[in-house]
Amino acid sequence: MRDVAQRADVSFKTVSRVVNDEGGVSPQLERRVRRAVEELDFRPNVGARTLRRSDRRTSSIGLLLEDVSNPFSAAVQRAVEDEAVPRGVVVFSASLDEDPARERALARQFGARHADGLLLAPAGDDQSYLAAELRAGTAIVCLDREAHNLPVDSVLSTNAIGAAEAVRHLAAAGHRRIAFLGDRRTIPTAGQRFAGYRDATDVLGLPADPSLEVHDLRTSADADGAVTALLGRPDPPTALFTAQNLVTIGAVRALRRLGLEQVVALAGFDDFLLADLLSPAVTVVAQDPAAIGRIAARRLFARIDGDTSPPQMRLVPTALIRRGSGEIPPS
Amino acid sequence: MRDVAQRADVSFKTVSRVVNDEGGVSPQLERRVRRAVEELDFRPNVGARTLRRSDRRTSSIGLLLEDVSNPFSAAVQRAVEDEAVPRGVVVFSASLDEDPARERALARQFGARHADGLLLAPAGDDQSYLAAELRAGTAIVCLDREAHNLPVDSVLSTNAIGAAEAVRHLAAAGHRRIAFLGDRRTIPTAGQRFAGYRDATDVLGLPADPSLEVHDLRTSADADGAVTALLGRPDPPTALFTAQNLVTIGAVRALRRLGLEQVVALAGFDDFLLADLLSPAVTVVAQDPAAIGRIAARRLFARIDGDTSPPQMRLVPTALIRRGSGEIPPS
DNA sequence: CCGCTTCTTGACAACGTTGACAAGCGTGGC
DNA sequence: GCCACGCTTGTCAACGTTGTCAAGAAGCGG
Repeated sequence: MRDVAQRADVSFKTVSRVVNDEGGVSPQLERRVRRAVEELDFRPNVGARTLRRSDRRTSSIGLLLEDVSNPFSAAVQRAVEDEAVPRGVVVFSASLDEDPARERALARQFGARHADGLLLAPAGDDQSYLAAELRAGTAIVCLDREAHNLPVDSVLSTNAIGAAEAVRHLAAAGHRRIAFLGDRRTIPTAGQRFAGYRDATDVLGLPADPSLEVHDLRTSADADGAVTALLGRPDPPTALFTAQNLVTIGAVRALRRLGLEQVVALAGFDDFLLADLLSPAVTVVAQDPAAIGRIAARRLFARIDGDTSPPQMRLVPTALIRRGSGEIPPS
Repeated sequence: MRDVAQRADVSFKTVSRVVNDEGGVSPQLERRVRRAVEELDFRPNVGARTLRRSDRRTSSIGLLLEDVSNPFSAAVQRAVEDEAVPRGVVVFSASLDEDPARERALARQFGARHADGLLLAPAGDDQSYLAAELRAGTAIVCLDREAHNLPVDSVLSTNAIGAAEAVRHLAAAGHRRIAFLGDRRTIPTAGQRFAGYRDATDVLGLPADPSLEVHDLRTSADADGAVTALLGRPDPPTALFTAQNLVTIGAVRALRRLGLEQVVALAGFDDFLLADLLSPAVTVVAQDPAAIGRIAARRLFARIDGDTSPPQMRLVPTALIRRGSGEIPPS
């Protein structure tokens, strides 16, 4: 900035005024300064600016997701970016891989960088450690999963409602032995989807059978194995409710290998690319990750801009998409 | 930091020494300082640190991809993150959507934030505007696409070789009328894949027929339409080479709708999830986005750490995966 | 021509931190 | 008993920028 000032033969404060469009600079000087800025291709130092400015904004936010390479997280990230870029805000993103220690480490990193806000899909079951960030003025909004022990906004899918809808849909086709296949119950979304399944089977008066409930499926291979085992039993289920993406895909693989894809009904939670091109096409309860990202980002920017209303929980509805696999009647 | 110093009853320089593990502090004082840091939960201000430090590192890099929500970019991003996080480096990421103006704007943003390095999948056809950043000491590595008019490393798939391999594979099954379907030729990867197609057809002595070459397909709906049109002709191709993900998916949809999925051969460039579960399963030339991201990130960190060797071009091999759709003989 | 306001411009401090350097103190050799 | 040395600790300036305030110039009414 000093160099620019010298070249334009003004004080460096005047350069500051020009680059920040503060006004109160004569057109003549402004031209000189702008030319010098061009010639030296000067870029203001955002770090120094933040340091000095009274509002202390860094125009950056942190985004902590389960895994940026899974389609759900990727869609959320894109929606967040689309809200951030027009505001001149950059996004730090990172993956947590269900690791609470990683969550804390990365949240701390972003805190040290004084991100204006943090969008978080919590991996751990206690976010009280973020209270200090909150006090320090960092806005925080949780998405996909609720925060625990921390008063912040959250934006969630209707996990229990959607799961119950899928189960009711299978039951409406005549099924009474509907298996549940899901991820670790300690993951909030997985727990809620299981609760939805239980609610629906209770309300429908289906016989409770814990042996039809399989948890802790982490990969599609796990799910493949679990489905193979279930269908090898003497009293197999006639329908499957798979509570997560990878689980659904594993189930499709298993059904295909067993030649049962037209016999055993399947409804999955969360949509996936090409689900409509499989045969049978896969019936799912679709989430709306773009809406989740968009709504969460808007809440976050509202908080950053000073909204101090009590924490809200926003629910983003899921939608049942009938494609074939969920409409197969019991044999 | 001043508060911490006061509480621990030391000078703030000593606090600086402790938080930076500089050594030369007595164990007693160090304990006092660490306790004060805990109690006030002090976080060093990374911005101010960068400002003052002699190396001027921000421990951040920028990542500019075509679209973080497409699976290829998402896999690249994840691989980059996995290199960055262990180094304590955070990643700004953003999507370019094939928009050169957006590329420049975001590169400038990241420049103003003094990212130590930039990983770029160029959208425009001229990156000379980055010369200033390069001079200012920002490391730059291009991935997926080469830079134009800028001497930087690049990490690319073997686009032409892979495309030629796919075409030879189709020809080996007996096909002589092989259509090319691709994105805008101005996109370097699309151009290279087309060049590979042309090379292979030339070498194989297949009759050149420009009417079998369709470009400018931006979406899977575009591709669907183009395939429908091609196969409605009196002299339709017996095999399709689709040069990009969405194009392949559009072709699958069209073939399915026309009931020709077991009749017309199909080989696509770039693998996609569930390609193996379609019927027929889709033969592809797979790229290795994780390797591209990993190699590019390592080059970038090498540059940041002072490597000044001449710019390199690294090629990441593609692999033909035979799954069925590419092995259908001509009818 | 004076005093007042308004507009433009610059001087200077401050943001939170680290680098350069110096002061203080204890230790050991002569 | 003195000096040199090393170790610990502190003082101060500087990084690049913006906020505060004051000085100077210009315009205007009386």
